[in-house]
Amino acid sequence: MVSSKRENRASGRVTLDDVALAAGVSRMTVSRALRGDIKVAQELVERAMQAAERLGYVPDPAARALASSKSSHVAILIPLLSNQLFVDLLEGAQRTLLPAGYQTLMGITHYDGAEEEQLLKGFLTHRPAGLLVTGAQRSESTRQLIAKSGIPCVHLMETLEQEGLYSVGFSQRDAARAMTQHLIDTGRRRIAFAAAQLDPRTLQRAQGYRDCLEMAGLYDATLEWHNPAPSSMKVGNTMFEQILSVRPRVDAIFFCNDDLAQGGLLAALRLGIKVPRQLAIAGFNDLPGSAEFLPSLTTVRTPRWEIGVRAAKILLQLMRGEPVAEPNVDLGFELLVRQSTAAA
Amino acid sequence: MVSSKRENRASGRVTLDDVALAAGVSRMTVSRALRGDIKVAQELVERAMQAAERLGYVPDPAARALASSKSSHVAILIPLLSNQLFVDLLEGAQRTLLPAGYQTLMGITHYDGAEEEQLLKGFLTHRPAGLLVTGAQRSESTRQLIAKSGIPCVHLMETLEQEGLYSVGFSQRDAARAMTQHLIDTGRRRIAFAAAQLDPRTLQRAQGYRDCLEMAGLYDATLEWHNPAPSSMKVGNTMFEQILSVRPRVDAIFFCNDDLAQGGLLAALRLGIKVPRQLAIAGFNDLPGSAEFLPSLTTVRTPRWEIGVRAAKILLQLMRGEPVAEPNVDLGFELLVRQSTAAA
DNA sequence: CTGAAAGCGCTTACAG
DNA sequence: CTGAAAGCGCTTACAG
Repeated sequence: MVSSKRENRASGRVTLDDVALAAGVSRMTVSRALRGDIKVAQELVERAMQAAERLGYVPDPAARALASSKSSHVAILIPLLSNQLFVDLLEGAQRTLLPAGYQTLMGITHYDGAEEEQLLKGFLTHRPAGLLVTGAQRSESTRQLIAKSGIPCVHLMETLEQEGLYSVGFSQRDAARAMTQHLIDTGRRRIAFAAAQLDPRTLQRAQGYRDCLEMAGLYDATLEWHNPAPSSMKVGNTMFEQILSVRPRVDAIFFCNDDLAQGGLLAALRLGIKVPRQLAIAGFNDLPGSAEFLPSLTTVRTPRWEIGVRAAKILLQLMRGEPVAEPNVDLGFELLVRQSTAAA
Repeated sequence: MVSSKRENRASGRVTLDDVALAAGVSRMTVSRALRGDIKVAQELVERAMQAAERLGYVPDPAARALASSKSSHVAILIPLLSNQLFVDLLEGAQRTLLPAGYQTLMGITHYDGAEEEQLLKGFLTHRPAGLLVTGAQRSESTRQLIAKSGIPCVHLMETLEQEGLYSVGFSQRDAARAMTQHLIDTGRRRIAFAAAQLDPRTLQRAQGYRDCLEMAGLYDATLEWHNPAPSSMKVGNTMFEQILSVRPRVDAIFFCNDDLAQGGLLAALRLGIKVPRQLAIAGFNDLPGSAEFLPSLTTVRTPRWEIGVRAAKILLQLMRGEPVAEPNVDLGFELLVRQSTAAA
């Protein structure tokens, strides 16, 4: 018999004991029934669920976390929220995790390894059930922190090969290669690469650009422009002007992100440089506005929303201890050819 | 004497008992000392803190939440993350709350009252210590949910008058009025208003636009365009073309958000309409890119980052039970006059 | 000011 | 398959 105490510290909440009393079974049976534990008689499961429903029982996450050493939180670490890319990633993940009963704890690293580690440490005290992190590059100590925690972790945005790691992304390098090839195919020869932020994925794109031009015998290291500032229309605007002033005969600029490219298009407009006639401009990520720009911007559509969803699904399997069929998922990309790279 | 048990269920974590043992005091004294409770002898506070530091003690949020009926979470409800506005709001709040030991739980409502209520209910099961919500407009049941929870709550983005409510924002209406007046002052007479999303704050801006034009005897209801679609460059592009085709003699368009206005500028470019000569264009919020546009976009700088910070500070006071000097804070706005509205 | 006891609402680990 | 006991790591409420 379960006593229904209502003493001074009771929170007024409907508890497992209340449900057990109403269902005429033990607290443990209700606990197991509600979590879908297999070893409960069908009849008792129904009685428990009905009683829970009737009383409006909602499990207490804190009590559950304390008892099981595992919270209903999933921590997600992303560099920024000012790039729509990561907003989509987050939305996709959240939309998948929330219905499964997991709350998202979001940490913004600002592309800073130390900040990432700090955030991670804070999250770990909450004993999250799962971890979602951006990319694979991080300090050894951060890597250890993740590994030693034993908490399931899925890497976002890149495709990894390493045994025992999980990832969902696409090949940044291949995508950049495809774009560069497109520029060559449409007759461009002096193709510049303009990168900002210089995070690992940007550098992978730079590598793809290089690969492709070297293969074609067109690579010229002086056409590669790297700016450590955060990516923005403003920086793209500046870089365009800079590149053109130093290398006026460039006939294409491949910006590593659409906001840079949009800034570049505005600079071209301002300087009276005809795009695509005199110069082709390409971007990356297909951000809002790129289809409406003048000229419309050729870019690479990246499946970041889908990455968030798929990574969350894999994480759900890991958190439930289910086997994961495909630990490293490549979701590909799509070249979107628009006006800004039409053949000259 | 406290026993230091290490049985089968121990999590391996350093607990309050470990610290108490090391410091030679009771668990309660350590608990009080670490939380900065006043009624502890200075010497014991120091011993407790040193022991905690030495052992690397980190409080368990779940245990704390369970015992105190109050978690270390702050729930923040915002409409979208695809508008930089809300990203800034969130960043400001998070940057203030995190160092104070609070984790943010973010919910995206998509401007949907039912979704907001659903999210709120989910958050409430976590017994958050505080609540941050966007605007004041919501269903009676949602309002009740907040009130009955007894959890401190601060409203973002608007200035409220109501007794007992807390808010940080600015007058959307005054800001729109100021922009409209600027357009009148620079010689415009047939001033259109183009709104999307139609959320409460957008409608407040519409009201400010109306006020100002009526006062000037220039109001023409057929120049007010409302589109329920989410705000985007694409929608702005379309609305511009629409307005111009129906009312070709319009001499200014005030878009309720910068992304719309940027889309409008691109449409003008495409249609060969000279801005600001033939038509002035104004936006709202000073989003990334507006200063770089061609022509650069006249807009209203809104202090959303500061709103996030200030609201979080007020919430911290409320959560600590401290008095709040100014429950309703108006952080103002700034008219940014740029090229797109230069006198014709 | 300090501490022993009890309790927060669950789950683990064990018996049956 | 079911349940009584113990415990997760804290804080509340009460004594002293």
